[in-house]
Amino acid sequence: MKKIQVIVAEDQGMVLGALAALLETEPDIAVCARAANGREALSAVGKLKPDVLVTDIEMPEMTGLTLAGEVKERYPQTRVMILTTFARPGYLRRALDAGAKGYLLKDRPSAELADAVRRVHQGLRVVDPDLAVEAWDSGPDPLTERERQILWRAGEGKSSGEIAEELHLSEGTVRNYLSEAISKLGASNRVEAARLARSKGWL
Amino acid sequence: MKKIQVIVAEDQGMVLGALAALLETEPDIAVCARAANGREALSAVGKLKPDVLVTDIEMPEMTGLTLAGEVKERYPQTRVMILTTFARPGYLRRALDAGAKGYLLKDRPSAELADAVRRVHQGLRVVDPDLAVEAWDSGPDPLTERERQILWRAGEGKSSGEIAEELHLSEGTVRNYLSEAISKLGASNRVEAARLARSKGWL
DNA sequence: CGTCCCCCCTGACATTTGTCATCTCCCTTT
DNA sequence: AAAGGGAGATGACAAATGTCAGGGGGGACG
Repeated sequence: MKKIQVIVAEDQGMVLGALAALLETEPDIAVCARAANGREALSAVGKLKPDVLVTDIEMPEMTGLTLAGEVKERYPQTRVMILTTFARPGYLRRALDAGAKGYLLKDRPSAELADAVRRVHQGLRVVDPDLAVEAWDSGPDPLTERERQILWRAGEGKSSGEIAEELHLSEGTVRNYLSEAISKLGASNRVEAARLARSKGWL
Repeated sequence: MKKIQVIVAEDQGMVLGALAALLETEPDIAVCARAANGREALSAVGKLKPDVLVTDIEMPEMTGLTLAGEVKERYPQTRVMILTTFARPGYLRRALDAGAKGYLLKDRPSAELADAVRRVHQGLRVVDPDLAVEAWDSGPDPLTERERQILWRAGEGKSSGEIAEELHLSEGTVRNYLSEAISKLGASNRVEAARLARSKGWL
């Protein structure tokens, strides 16, 4: 009997080790490699051609979302399952667009992990149902690329002037984009707008 | 030979289960209970009187820091070890003040966990060295209680007027406190001030 | 071809934010 | 009793922010 070969990617060492230990307790699953970031994960997938890649989203070097896209493109025999803290509609959408087969939240009971891996391995989709609903009715990302860039920086505490300089725009233009973003998101100032966009996974 | 009895508290189900699995692989450690929040953890500690409590900080119901204080007070035979994502000087200081014996980051390799548990069990202190240094030279929390309340709300995107109403203050007073906080933190506006304070663990 | 959308700009305006000096009240400490 | 010190307030001013109306110049698409 052949075990399901799994690679786990996760930047927090403690959590990486713990998840691996958890999966190793399953008789039909084997963790054939661990990766601390997206780049490592991609090269490990290239070398070992595992059945399933379980990956976090927010990681240094390469995001789990980018990673999912690369793996889908270059090693389509490996199915990707996202495992993340963030219940953000925008993340889910991007994950599925990038070819991920599963999207599981770290909130869920740990008993679900092995099962999700098995399902994804069988070619089924595994998507958190609550999040899927939320993703459905919160609609698509309303922000343009420029608005995203600017709102991101505003959320970091930068002034309109600083943002303008950084992006080689006039300050008035920056204020216009911010105003537009604020109204699109139904916020009442840049801070609230940035928080809202972040919570949706649009930033 | 008696195993070290450990309770793990962590609000992300997946991580909770994984950490428990990781600890269970050690021959001299037994996980006698799991808790999904601070309240659960406290009552479990009361019932089982474990040797060590490993707990996250940011949890619903009761913070790991509050929990540490309660356990220290009511069940001093149980040693508390904080296990968290956040390398924030203010968190470390509060944890130690609350009587925690260890402060470990989820960034660290998973191999360190069991060892840290053993050391804490022996009565030794385990503190992340880099963080300890940072905590040392970033000094103590410079904010007053009012400043903290106001800065927190400002960071959520509330306007001075809204904050004033919420706290039954005049708007001018709110602006004064914000101005004071901004200057104490060396920031150039409320957003940057809030981010800075958060990153230090003062919010 | 026209239309739409995105990008970028200007100028004007109202509002909010950040800063300072100054004042009252109340509570400690000496 | 006097001297501080914290919490809260006021008023005034400069600077940053948010909003509107308008105007260019593309690229995409029917």
